[in-house]
Amino acid sequence: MRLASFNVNSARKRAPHLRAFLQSAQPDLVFLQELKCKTEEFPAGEFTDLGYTSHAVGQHGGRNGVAVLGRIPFAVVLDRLPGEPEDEQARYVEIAAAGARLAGIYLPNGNSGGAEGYAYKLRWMERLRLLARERLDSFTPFAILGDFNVCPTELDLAPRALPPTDALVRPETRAAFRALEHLGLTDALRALHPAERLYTYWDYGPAFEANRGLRIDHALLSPELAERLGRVWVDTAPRSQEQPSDHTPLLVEIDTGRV
DNA sequence: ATGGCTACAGCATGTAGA
Repeated sequence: MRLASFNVNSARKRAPHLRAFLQSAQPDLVFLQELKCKTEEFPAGEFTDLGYTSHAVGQHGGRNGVAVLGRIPFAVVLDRLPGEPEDEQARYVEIAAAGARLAGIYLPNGNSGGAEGYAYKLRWMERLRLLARERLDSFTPFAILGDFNVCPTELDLAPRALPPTDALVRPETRAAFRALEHLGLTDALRALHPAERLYTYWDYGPAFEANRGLRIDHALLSPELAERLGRVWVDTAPRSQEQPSDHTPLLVEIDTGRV
């Protein structure tokens, strides 16, 4: 089973890039972030001829938004992260597929909105931790894929790419990410590439050519899935195309279709 | 450290992204 995560920075603008990615990478399931459209505006019809069905969780105002595309059967179990009923932001979708629960997330950036914006990010990470703990406590094969907006360590950003006060690298942010790992979730890319500088995001402008990037898109795997981890890689082809997203896809291969 | 990009709402710039 091949899983992918791709922050497309507008589903409508990036539909051609996404089509090319589906055709070349052949993922079974793809988790998308930053749709930047309403649910009914998601270009689902652009992918049906390639064999993919989809479920979009959009948002009014052209912000956020997550979706799942699949060429294998899946059922949507959640379209909001539990814990704050008033939180209307479209940042979470969870599906059941191939005997596992798979979550696609768009974790808050935390740099806007001042102290409250950062507090929201940390609360969101704690809500995610509580949900992940439930899944692990019940021994449900579980994975979280998406844009975490966290550089877990200094290896995960180009030197001096961000100031130490940035919400992506602040100590509380990194501690909250480690708290997820301490539950027993495995950072799939680091499990197989412990010391490589690999990035999934490059700012618009000269950053991609200079490889001045960040690793902020991740896949965290429960033990049942981590034990079957076959390959993990970053596909930089979509970032090299014209008018790309600022992110590029992360791919994970789990060795069996049955888990 | 941003906004020098980019996308979006909506029609002039403001907000957000990271």
